[in-house]
Amino acid sequence: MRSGRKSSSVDKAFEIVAAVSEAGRSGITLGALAARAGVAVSTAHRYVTSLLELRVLDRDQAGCYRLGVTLIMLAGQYLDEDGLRAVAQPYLAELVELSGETVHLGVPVGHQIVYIDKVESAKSVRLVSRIGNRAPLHCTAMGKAVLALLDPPTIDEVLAEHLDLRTPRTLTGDDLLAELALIRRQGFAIDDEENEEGVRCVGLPIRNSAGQPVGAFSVSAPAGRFSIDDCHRLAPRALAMATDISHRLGYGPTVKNGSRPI
Amino acid sequence: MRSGRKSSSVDKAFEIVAAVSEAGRSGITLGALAARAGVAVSTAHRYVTSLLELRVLDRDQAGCYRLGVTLIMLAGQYLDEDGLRAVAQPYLAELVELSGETVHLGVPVGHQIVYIDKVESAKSVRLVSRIGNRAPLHCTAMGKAVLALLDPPTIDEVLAEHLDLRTPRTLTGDDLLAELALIRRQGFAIDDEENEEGVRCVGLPIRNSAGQPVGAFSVSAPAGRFSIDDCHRLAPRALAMATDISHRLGYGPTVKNGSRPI
DNA sequence: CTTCGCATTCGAGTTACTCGAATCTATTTT
DNA sequence: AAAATAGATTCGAGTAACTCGAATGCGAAG
Repeated sequence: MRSGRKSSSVDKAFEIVAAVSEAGRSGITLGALAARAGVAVSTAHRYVTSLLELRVLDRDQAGCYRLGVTLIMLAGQYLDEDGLRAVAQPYLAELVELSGETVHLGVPVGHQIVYIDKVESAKSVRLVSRIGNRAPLHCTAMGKAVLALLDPPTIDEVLAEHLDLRTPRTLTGDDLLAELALIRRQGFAIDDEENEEGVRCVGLPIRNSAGQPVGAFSVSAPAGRFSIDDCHRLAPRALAMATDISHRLGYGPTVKNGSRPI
Repeated sequence: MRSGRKSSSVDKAFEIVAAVSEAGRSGITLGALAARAGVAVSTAHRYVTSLLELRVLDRDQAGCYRLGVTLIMLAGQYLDEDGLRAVAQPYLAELVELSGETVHLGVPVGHQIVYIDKVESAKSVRLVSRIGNRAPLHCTAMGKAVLALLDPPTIDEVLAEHLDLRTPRTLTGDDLLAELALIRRQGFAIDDEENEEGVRCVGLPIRNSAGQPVGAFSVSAPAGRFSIDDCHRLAPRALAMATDISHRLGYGPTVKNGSRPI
């Protein structure tokens, strides 16, 4: 009767939510949901009943399950409260002014980067991107900036995975390892059409008080008007911003009563 | 040992998430969380352990609980999949072209409207608004457009609540009831600085196949450059769009094999 | 009309949750 | 520097609430 240290009900409920999320546009039936989450149909039904009432899930006219609006409300709240986002905002706006291009803010989750903010330039040929979307660590500017600062075992773990070759320029293996060393020296990362053809980015890491990379931001633009040289020209000022943001989060010389975020 | 029809664990877990959400910027301690959710501290701790692992919650450096990035990922997924949003998008973009002002899309949740999309005009004096935010039904253009089409008992229910007087122009009681009748005749709603001083909006309802208002969109602009007359001039074209969107969602003459959303 | 798939209900069995108290840890006070 | 305080975490007993498979209900398809 040893009590575990976490709640299996909660785990399974979110397993169900994840399953619905992965199902995508077509939705998913109760039976499929139960199979995917590894519980009996009746159990899934019970959870789903609660989740529907909470509007974490919805049902479409065909009776299939979809994600619900509660998630939007919670996400909106998260964005309002997020310290990193609040600290970074003014810098991102300034960087958009400076570069005239779109700037993103992201945080690492697992072996991916999740976009949590975007500031668009007026002239932007709309690059597809949306808050909440995820991108790999190994082939994006934000991802590589973060990856370079992770501890060696974690880096090895990521390198050992199957790394998607998104474009002909995507780096893997020793090339990627060398790139990460370069990034550590430079302090910033360049994505030279490694994630998407025709898109070039500069990415900077943000560290917390423990020195861990807790986020990153990047400037993205069509390769045609954003050369490698442009990237290098922009980098020093962006790096100064990254350092500033990290300091505000407590990284570096530990100052008692340092300016608190918010 | 009668099995209930829903899962109390799931309910309580989301009670905890809601408590964290309401706590806002300051975060919330485990003890406060337990009290707010009505469970023992150790129970709350167990749930929280799972929620942290799932990154539905996070802890700040002070040890207080905050919302986590998983919510952003799920919300992003929801936005990608949402049928209403997909159908409405091109219309909203056209409406921005037409009006030169900011357009919002929302859905009713409880007695509020939740913003699920926003298309901004280039010239916009940035009106504060964000996806995931909520607004009351009684004093916004989207809210009144939806409210007018709800069934009478529900309308009474909303009218009977304490309706916040957001500005001197906010309508309540019989004035609001008369306004709703007008909105039903016109097909659209005008928010004449009833929610926020200096902001005027036109709102249109979107109906599903059962005729229920499942969403709304609105054009918002500073009152100085968006007169009541402007609202009325814009309304017919916006109304045509609203009707179109509703039809695509199945409202009105049921056409077999009608053009499917997505 | 029959068949099929899926949603929902039901009841037995037992896992996994709930609670209060004890312990540990970090921060604040004297 | 030591003590006091507040909160986080662990622990163990007891049982409420969950899990499962089978039976039933419902609607769509053949």
